[in-house]
Amino acid sequence: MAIDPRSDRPVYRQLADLLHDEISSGRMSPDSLLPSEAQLVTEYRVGREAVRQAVAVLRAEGLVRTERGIGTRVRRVVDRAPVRLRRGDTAVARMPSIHERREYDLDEGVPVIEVRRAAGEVEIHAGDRTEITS
Amino acid sequence: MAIDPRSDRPVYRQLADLLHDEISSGRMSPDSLLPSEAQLVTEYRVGREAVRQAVAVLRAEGLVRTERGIGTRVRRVVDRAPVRLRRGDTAVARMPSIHERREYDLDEGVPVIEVRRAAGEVEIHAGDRTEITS
DNA sequence: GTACATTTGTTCGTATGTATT
DNA sequence: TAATACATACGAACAAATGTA
Repeated sequence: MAIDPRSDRPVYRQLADLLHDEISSGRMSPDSLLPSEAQLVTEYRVGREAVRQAVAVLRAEGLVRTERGIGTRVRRVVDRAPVRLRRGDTAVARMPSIHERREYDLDEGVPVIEVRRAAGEVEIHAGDRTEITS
Repeated sequence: MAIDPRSDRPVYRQLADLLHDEISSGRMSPDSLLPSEAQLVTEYRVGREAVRQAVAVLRAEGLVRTERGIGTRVRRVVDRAPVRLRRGDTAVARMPSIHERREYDLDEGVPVIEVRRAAGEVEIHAGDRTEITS
């Protein structure tokens, strides 16, 4: 079951799937720490590179958040503030640049919603804390 | 001006900024190929690891798209189909899982828009080809 | 159709730096 | 201070996909 290095599926993807399942199944709860890189290396008998790539996949999916010196935690789901679209307004979703990520304090794997008001103004909203309504 | 390995800014971020600028300034046009990893390595005197991380940053931002055996191209901006939100509908933006990425044929760095209709149905729309309207 | 060159992907090894506990 | 944990960076080797001669 665990991980088959001879599979055609890359090791890091197999590991990402396993961890993804641990999280989405609820066996790992929000805010809880994933095993450390070193632990994953020994537990699954894979290289550190594979571990880091697997965790990077989860980060890009917005599933976890990594803090240096601490570890990787399951991201908590927060309440979403409604943003109302009026007639003539439009909204698109896109990924922020690294600089926008810092500016708006966004985790990796979190998109932004760009609202263009009919009047012309543009608003940026954090994708994980926003819900568009009509 | 190029890249300073002794800077406190990581090499791969400096390189990502340079490439980001090449693209957003228009000096690199859509569909055009970035220099190959090997070329970037020799051109900027950095390791392949730094080059790959820099390109990974651009991919995560949805700025470029990498094809194995070919190279990395600047992503083209495509037309967006409008999706109308009616009263009682809500929409959120999030990153897709790897499996959804395949299912909906999404590039890396492209979010999905999840529309929940008042009636209860859920629709998934590609973030780079969709525009929400009221 | 084959063979080869090019390009990105995967994996391992090694070393050093930085943040937190 | 020391231990733990993640980040950055270089090098190396081989695999896999693509395009071309």
